[in-house]
Amino acid sequence: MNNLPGHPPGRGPGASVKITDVAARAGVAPMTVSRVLNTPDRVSEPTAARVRAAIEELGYMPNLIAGGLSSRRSRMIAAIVPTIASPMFSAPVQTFTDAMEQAGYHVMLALSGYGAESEDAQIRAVLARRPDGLLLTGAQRSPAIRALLRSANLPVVEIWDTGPEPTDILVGFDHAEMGAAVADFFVRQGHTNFAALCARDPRAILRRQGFVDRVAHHGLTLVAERRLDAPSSIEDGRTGLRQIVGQLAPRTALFCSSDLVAFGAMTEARLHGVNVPEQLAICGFGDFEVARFCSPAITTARVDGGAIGARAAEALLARINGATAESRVLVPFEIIPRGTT
Amino acid sequence: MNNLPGHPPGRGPGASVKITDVAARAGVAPMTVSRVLNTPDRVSEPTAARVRAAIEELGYMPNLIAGGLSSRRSRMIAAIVPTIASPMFSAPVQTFTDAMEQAGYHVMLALSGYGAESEDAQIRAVLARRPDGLLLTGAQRSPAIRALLRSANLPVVEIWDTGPEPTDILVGFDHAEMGAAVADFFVRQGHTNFAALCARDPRAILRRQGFVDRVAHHGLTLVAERRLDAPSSIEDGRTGLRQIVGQLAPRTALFCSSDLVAFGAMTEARLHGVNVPEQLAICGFGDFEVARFCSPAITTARVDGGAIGARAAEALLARINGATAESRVLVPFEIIPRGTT
DNA sequence: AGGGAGATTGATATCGTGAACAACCTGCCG
DNA sequence: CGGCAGGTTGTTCACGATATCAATCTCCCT
Repeated sequence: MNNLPGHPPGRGPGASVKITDVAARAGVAPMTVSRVLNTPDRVSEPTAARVRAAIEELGYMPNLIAGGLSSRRSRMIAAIVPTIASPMFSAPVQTFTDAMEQAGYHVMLALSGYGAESEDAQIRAVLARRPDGLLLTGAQRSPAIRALLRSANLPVVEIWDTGPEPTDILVGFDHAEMGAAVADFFVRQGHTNFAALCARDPRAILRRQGFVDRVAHHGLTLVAERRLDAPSSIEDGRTGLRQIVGQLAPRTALFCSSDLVAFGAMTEARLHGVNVPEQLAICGFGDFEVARFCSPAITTARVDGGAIGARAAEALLARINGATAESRVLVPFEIIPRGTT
Repeated sequence: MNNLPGHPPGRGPGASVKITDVAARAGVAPMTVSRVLNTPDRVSEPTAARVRAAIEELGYMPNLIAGGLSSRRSRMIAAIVPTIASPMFSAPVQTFTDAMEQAGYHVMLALSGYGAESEDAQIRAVLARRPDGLLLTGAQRSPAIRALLRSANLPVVEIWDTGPEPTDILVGFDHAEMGAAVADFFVRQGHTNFAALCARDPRAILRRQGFVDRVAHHGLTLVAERRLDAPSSIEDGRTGLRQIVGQLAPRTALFCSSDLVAFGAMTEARLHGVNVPEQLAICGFGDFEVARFCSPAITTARVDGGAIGARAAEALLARINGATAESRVLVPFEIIPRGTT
């Protein structure tokens, strides 16, 4: 009586058909409409059909804000990553979002850049929306933030890293170990001169450290090195190589913190008349498309970023649904020898 | 009295300090706490200080779900793009999200893949969260969805495309025009033989059509062409070129629907002994990093994806704030001649 | 001193839904 | 035929905040 279908009572005209309107139209209680939408098994078929018809006729669209307030479940997950301009993060975010949507959750995306205090602020901000779960990048958090996360009492999954004390769930791998594996790989190929182009990204720094330590462990040293800004790009790889090309030994093995850097380094090396792989062997990280399909294809330390997102979604959903999910998922990495070594 | 700071009444223990708790602690009404947070100008400084202290002491975190229900403003924007695995969309999403966060909004990300019905479903799903605005990709919508969007009564910005009847705001450019510009560019360089590698993406198809039409308008024709799946990749460019390499004229100009395709085509062409640009001139689209920094750098039709996201955010915020924002923002494109032409 | 404008604070009424419990109805069993 | 179990539907209230209007209080001017 109060609200004709097209003349809602709210401020602007529009989709303000509410559950009570549907209920009135179908001749049932609002709660019954809610049940048709959320727990259809608990409604008799004839009633459900009438309700569905009313929903259709009125163009009713449930208000998940109200539902979330009432049920204290937002059906929303917040994801905080430094950037999605790099495949390193766009890949897991893509698969994670896909998987969560499949399960009826939406993903709120927040970008933290590469500053810790910015991430802290983002965490506080998204918690105000009461997400049902949280995806974070990396495993290094301040005690204050850890306490905040614990008191928020929601499942948290941290990706791309590993560490002694995860906040909750962890999906990643040991970066230092991977760096060491690359060093071993080079040594096995008979290399004795090493160089590195490494971004100032917390995890890239761990990989580099693992690489450098293992090189030292073999009694060998770096002949050249350069740090790059994060997130690092093809251009950084090119300028980085340009700066160290004079210091390279006749046969040097170059460790790069990402495939983009590796691709840039390879491109620049050739322009300087340095043959790849004869004079300069290169290993990247990430198995990005460009590394796989350029020529020669770039040897890389591969971790499936998409798989990380998928496993993170699995673990988070399991935890949300009360299952006792694994709290530490180690994803495998492997070195894929290709044309640059 | 009821709720000691650490012992909230809700289900799980945790951040269930609410605005009434803060109010009690500060000796004010809940409404005053709300004002301290939302309209601090309307509270006297001594009172505000007491409230801020109470917030600090109790670790109060506002519940934006409840606030959103009450104020009918979610402070949230939904963004629906086909994928973020391609820089074509990750770039605008990145800048858009950054800009919206700056303005106090969060961005809910939904991935629609390349199916229209999937996008329709996503639109319905996100509208249930009552976003304050919507970012969509492309300008082709069914009448039903357009009606739904209009009835939802929120600002909508469509990016990456242009058309006669935008739903609301539009930030993009004319793809057919761009395709034609590439044809003109090639013709000006004296080319008479053309080829195309084009993804089955709605906008790539428009660009191709513009290219083909303009080629025909010059009285010339394509000697070879291949369609690729969307989203297309470097690999698609390589396999695509492999399939047409036998049909190429001694001097052919190749139109590619993206820089990734162009890079793949260039890589594959060289492996087949086809010189770039002498025997095969190539023009890509998007000005991706790989095109800029590979060697030779790839001639491309450039549109600043990041700028699209930024302009979209501007326009949406203006509309939200009641300003009479422009409803059609045309972003410029330009052909950047580099080493492949 | 009276009074009105403007600043500050409070009380009340929703916002639209789902949880919890109550009521009813049906059918079957003893 | 009474009563109980199980399925179905309804009633009531709380979720946590903000919009709105009312009530003070202050200050200043005539």
